[in-house]
Amino acid sequence: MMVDDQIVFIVDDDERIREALSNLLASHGMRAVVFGSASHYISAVKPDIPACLILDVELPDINGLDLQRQIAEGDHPPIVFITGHGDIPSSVRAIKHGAVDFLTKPFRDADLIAAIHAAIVQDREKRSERAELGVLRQRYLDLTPREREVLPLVVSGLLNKQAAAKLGISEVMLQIHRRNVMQKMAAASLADLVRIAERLEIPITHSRRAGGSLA
Amino acid sequence: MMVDDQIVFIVDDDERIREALSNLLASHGMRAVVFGSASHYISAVKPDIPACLILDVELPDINGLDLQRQIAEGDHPPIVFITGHGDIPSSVRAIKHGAVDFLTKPFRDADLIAAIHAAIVQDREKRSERAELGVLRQRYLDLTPREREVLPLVVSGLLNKQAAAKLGISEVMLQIHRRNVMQKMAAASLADLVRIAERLEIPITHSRRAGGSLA
DNA sequence: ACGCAATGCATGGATTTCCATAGGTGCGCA
DNA sequence: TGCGCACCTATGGAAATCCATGCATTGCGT
Repeated sequence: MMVDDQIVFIVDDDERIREALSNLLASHGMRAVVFGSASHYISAVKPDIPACLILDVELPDINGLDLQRQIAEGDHPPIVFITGHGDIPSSVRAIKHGAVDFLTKPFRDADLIAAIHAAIVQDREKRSERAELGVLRQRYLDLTPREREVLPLVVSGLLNKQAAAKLGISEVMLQIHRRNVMQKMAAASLADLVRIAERLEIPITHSRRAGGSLA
Repeated sequence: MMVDDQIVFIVDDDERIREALSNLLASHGMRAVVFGSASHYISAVKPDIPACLILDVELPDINGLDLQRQIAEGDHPPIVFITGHGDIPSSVRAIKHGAVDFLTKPFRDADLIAAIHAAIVQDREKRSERAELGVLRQRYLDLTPREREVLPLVVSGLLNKQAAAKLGISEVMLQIHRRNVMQKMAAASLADLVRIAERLEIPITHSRRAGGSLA
């Protein structure tokens, strides 16, 4: 059976390698899409599902490691490098920058398959994490400017009274903002809101007594 | 000037290498301690300050990579591997397991020095993080069994009333426990306590409406 | 011109939290 | 045996939070 909720991208300039890898993956029930160069990969429209990128280091247009750096900014699938003429500095750099593995040809099929599985598992987790964060960020965008001012004060542990004073508004008004924030952020409790704020990396302004002074 | 609040451990079986590295580090104002084998390094009493371990992969008693795995459990300084006969799989494994760098002889002095600096900076941060966590953990140990039951309920966002019901005690008693927890954990506010609990990885039991349902 | 969203204020009551005081039980250790 | 500690309860008042109702101003887009 062909697993359909995940995919493997293969970027290699050698037609025979592409063919061989395609067959290997197919025999393991995995869907693969091949590209002959980095630019083809970049410009292609890729499905938005858990994936893995098998990347040859030596490509005609862009070096595999450079491609890795280029796509490092945005969201991209974990990379498994393969190479015919690898050197240690390259492998070190690749792994340091997050590559899942760095295999030298010839490699054992089992090693590649294992690396791909690890990569896809990793991508699944990363994507689910991203999705959750995305929801939170979207909710944060729904806040009004004032509410965005209230949030950090509240999660800093200030009393409503103190937070209101900081903003120069009445305590009642702050309570309303606070309540709206809780609702829009879908926080079940203050504790919840604090954890959400943590994930959104909202800075704490000036805790009632700075964050666990550790004294 | 010799920097005295940090140190570099060198483990290499070649006397000349040890000598050369010692001199190199000395010329950069860094204190170094050399060992001729892994077991010597392991059994040595090492100062508890920011450090870096320069580790030869090929050692007479234990393989450098195996040593890395052995000490992976506990706290140990970041490792910079050096080797005369390195291979790619070794380098990949080393970096995957957290090594800062993997240099093949001959390497440029500047590369080693750069790696050492990076390693020590990393160790500094790791140590400071560990120290903070250590303080929190110590405080947690000061809690009584009951207080340790109260903490997760409180940071889950339950009302005192609800938490008290869960424990089958009166609301007043729970308030007292809660208060003691706040004091012992040195939390300035509930928000603070939530963040502290996060760092201690205290599980949330059953939020008033499960943790940001993300619906 | 009108509606709507955002911001603001006030009052009042129900609920919850915070804190202090007073007291009781059981357990371990000097 | 006596002391301390953890644990439990009850009462009562002060402070803070939660919530609803009612209303005013500003600014933006239709």
